[in-house]
Amino acid sequence: MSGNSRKRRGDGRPTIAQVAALAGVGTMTASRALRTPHLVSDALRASVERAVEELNYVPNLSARALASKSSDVVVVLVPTLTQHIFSEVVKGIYDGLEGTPLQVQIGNTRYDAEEEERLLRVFLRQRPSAVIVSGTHQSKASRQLLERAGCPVVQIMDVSDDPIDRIVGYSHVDAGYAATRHLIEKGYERLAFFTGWMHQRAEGRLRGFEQATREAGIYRPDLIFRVEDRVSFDLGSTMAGPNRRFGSHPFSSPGLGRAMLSDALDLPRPPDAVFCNNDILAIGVLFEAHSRGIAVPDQLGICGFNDLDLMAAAHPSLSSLRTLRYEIGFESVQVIRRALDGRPDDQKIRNMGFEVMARQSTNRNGG
Amino acid sequence: MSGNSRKRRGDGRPTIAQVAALAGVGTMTASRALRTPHLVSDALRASVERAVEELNYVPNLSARALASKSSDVVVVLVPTLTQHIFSEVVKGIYDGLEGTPLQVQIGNTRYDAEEEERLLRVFLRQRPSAVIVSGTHQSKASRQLLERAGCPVVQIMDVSDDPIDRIVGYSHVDAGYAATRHLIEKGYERLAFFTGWMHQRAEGRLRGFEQATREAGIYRPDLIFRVEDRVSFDLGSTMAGPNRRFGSHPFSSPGLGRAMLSDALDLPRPPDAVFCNNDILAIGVLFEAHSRGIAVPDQLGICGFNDLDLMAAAHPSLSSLRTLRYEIGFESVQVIRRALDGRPDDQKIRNMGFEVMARQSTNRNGG
DNA sequence: CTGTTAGCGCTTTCAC
DNA sequence: GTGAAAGCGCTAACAG
Repeated sequence: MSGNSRKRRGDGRPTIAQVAALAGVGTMTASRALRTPHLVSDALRASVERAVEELNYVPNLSARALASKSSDVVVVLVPTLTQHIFSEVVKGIYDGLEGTPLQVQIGNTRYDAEEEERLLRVFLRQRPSAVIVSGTHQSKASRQLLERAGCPVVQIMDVSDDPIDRIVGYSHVDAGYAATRHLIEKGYERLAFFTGWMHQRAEGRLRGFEQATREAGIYRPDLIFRVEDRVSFDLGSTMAGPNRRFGSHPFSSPGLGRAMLSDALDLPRPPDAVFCNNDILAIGVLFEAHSRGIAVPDQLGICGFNDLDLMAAAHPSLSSLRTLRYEIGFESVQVIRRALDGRPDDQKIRNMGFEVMARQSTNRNGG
Repeated sequence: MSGNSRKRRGDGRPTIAQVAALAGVGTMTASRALRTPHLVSDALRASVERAVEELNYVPNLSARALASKSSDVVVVLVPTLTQHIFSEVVKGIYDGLEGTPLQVQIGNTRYDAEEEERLLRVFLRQRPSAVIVSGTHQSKASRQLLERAGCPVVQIMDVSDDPIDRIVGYSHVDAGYAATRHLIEKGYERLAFFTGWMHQRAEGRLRGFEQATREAGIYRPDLIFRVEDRVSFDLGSTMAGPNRRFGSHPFSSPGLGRAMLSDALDLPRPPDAVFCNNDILAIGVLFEAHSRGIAVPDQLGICGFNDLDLMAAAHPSLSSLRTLRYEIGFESVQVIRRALDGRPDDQKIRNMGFEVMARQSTNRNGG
């Protein structure tokens, strides 16, 4: 019986028109009372609020976005969700956005440029207010999509002299170089490099390692261990592509660290120090050393990368290169907010740097 | 000069009407060609696709959602983003959603019921297609919001006989009980319980521990170590509320595990085994034992909770209670998809269970 | 299989 | 400070 025309009907939920009617004001006033309360007289605002309460009114964001052409969505594309590194970045982003109306929307590219492109196409349909992507090696098409996105774009976790828009990150080559220098300065001479799956940024660290060892005249290609070379290591289901399904990544498994050290020690001239491309590998190396009774740092130096909490708490404590993941996430959002507010940015490129955390595991002569 | 009326203008981006015009078809045909290609003749579909290409058309999701009253958004509320446990859950959710048009939107409640309520209010404005919340202890208001959400709701990571809608999780009491039984069966008699910040589910585990130790007649309240009792432990910036800012959580810091073991060993009757409410604490305990030359498992048994990869790779390998985080995320999405497809669900409550992973750290008599 | 029409619920525009 | 009217871009509901 209820106006059963064949015309379309809403979903039955109260609209702002109903709120306005109940409050005895125009819809426009109701809308303003909700979005810009200070532009509305106290009395009207109060009655609108009462009506909202009574009807249990929930504004419809789609309608708002359509009418206002602004979505308040910040799209964030990360290569993995299960690595601590990126969850810290994401946390920095959320924290940086606190108090703004901006909503985060996360996509997982799985270290795959094509997937990134696909996700971009999907996410850009929302007409986001900003986009954050990881790394600087987007595909040509992705780059073009981002350039046309019509919103601020921030590339994070790396630096480049050719940003799409803005960049917040650090130099992986420099970081790899610094960590390696640290080992060299501590007196180690047979440096190994352990790495899992090599993505663009991991490659950068290796380049830094190679540069430092070459300069010191101690470069040993036979001491570079990549997961790809280790057919013997059972990655199990984790091998179904990077970052799929259960378990950890092929590039950050503690078991891989153990296996690699085991391999390295079989060499005629085994390493006296290992630079692990991530901390989890380093923990694995430490456990393997423990199990073999190898003294760390005297017989073997260990340095990780990223400096998870675990490193400082290990026994012996593990040296690492601290990267500023949370801060990068947080800062990238500040960059976006500035851009959205129309405040000019002095610099398009923010190099957040890093820090060598020297601990017991590389302190050969100390205690 | 360009039609500069004072009427509203779009944002300049091509609309489906322009695509249709260029393709020489009606807008409806263009719309169908994009959403349901099989319902459109090949020729028209091709010309629409060409027009899309040429204009660089990107559909506007707000308009679509408004017109179709369906947002394709799945809202996911988790208590923390930086704990491995939850990033694995989230990964399961993303993987389970693969191939559907559904988009994930994550909110971080910070283990705070009020924040959860606030986030719900905001997220529900999107008229989500489904909502996933963590735990079963929502506030009254949150519960009401969810009941009125008009979409499937899944509570995850716990079970309850009074679900809002559906539940996918496991019993924390049972899990705590099982882990404790394992220690008892291995012959340990002075069982300690180490825990960081206690949230609802962590409490459940403690109840299981208490029940098992009571039944065995070995309950020792002095061996229950909570982070709250340890004023001495410097949580630093992590104490600014759970899950804020830099660093790890007060409930999952390896340093905390070390400090707690240190405390416990000062007791006149120190524990001979420790059940850690999370794996990171357990790793810390292991390192502290190492540094003191305490033999694990002979002098000290260690059991963690969740079974991160690290546990199996440690030396000695660490026992833990394996929980199915990824699977819970994945399954919760299957539940949602079923509900959205109108397929009836045989059971509202899915108990995913857990598994005791017995390893060296609790194998007192073995090797 | 294709097209026309009438909204979806909100906000911009502009006049009061 | 307030409100009426006119869309925003798309799709449900028809009819052909």
